[in-house]
Amino acid sequence: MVLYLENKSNKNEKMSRKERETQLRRNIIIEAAEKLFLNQGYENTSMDEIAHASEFSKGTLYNYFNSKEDLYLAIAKKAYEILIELTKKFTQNKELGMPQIKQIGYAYYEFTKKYPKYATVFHDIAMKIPDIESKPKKEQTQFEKEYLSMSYVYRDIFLSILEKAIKIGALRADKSPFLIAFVLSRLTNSLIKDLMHSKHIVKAFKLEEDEIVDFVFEIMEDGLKPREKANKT
Amino acid sequence: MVLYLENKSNKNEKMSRKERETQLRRNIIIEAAEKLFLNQGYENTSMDEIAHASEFSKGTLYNYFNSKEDLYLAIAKKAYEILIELTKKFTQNKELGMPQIKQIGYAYYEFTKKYPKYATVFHDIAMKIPDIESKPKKEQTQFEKEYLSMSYVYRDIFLSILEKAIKIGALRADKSPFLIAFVLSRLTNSLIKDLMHSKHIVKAFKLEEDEIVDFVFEIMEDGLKPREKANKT
DNA sequence: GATCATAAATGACTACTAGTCATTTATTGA
DNA sequence: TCAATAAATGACTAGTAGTCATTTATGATC
Repeated sequence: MVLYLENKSNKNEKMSRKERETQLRRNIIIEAAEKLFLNQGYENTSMDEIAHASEFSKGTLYNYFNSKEDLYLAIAKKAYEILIELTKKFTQNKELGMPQIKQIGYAYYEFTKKYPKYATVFHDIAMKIPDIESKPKKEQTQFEKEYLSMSYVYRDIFLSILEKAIKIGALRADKSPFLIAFVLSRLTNSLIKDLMHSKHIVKAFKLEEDEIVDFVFEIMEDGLKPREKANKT
Repeated sequence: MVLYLENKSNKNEKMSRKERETQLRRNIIIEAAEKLFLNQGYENTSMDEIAHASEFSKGTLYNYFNSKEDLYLAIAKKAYEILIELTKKFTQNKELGMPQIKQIGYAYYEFTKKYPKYATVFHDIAMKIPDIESKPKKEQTQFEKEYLSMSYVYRDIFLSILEKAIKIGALRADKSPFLIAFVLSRLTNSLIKDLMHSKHIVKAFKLEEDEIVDFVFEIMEDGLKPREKANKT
């Protein structure tokens, strides 16, 4: 079984009929699971339900996925695909530097507004499975690897935009792009997650979501402007 | 039982022996639970384990707490007490305005470094039980109420510092203190949570935790400076 | 088309969980 | 000493993720 999987990922270009069928059945399961996970949440969806919805037995699910988490990661990967697509669309052909950087944030915001259920999956994963990355590669399941690789794609888009901005002098150069990327992605991500989770607080304080997001972006813009020489601690 | 509880919270000043004994047994359970929760995490601790550790039967636990969540909130309340204590210590006698505001953040950072296990409880709660507040008050359990009331104490400390800063002109007045408090508390909280969860990423990029925290605080300071007239969008 | 080897599907099963409730045990006051 | 009330109990329910010996389907070979 393990050997079989390894084979598959090697000769990706041309799958045998058997491999295509396997892929097909996997997708049937993913689609059934997706419907349930997105509508009921991870915790409130049981593998038995997914088995029933996909018209396979539970045992079969475990022939195609290592665990419930693994199956959830397959859906999380889809979420990443959507986010990456949106981010590309939002940032391409935009003026280099701050305008483009802000578009990354707005793309993420759009993502959470347009696909709130996918955004939730996304946040779930970050909480529940925080350290896939620190696992030894040999222990990573197929879907953990695929999920991670999507996260790298997203991170690279981010970094490349920052690097271009530094090159044209539109972004402070006294901090590494890694640091800036880390801080920015964490802040936007967390802020927007909290906005989704704390709608009642937002309401209680008579705040507007857009107002909050714009305010944070404004702060970021100020904080990221190029510095003259040293940083004033 | 319900009546009994309501009585207790009314005449708080002088408890009967019975009430004191109830309180005592409750504390025994809380302490046993705390040890387990902090060391193994919420998910990996079963009520049976807590029953065994506290030398009561499981049924008895449920005489004193409505649910596992409820019991966890009792521990989260302790976490809040520590954080509030630290925040008071860090902010009192500090120069009003930005210095004091930054101390709130540093207090939180200190909290997560000195009491990482309590900080984890804290983050868990925010994720798992995000909407206690939106529950009708009549449905809130005793410990939900107590947890919430601690969160209000913390929030009020935050707001009062911001308001003083605005009064002396050290903080931009074009945004409401509620908005600023919301954004600041969410950002620090999330950032530091992520720092704890993403130690491998931090390492991979050769970043230093302190460096990241200082950078964020620097950005915030810039973004919160008083504005002349309008904000430049 | 019969036979066999391999691959895939199955569901009864294990081990575990939070929470319940009829019953037992302890406490108190008369 | 004896009720009456309060507290403690643990067997029980209903639910979960994951397993694995067994059955069923498939595909190749003769």
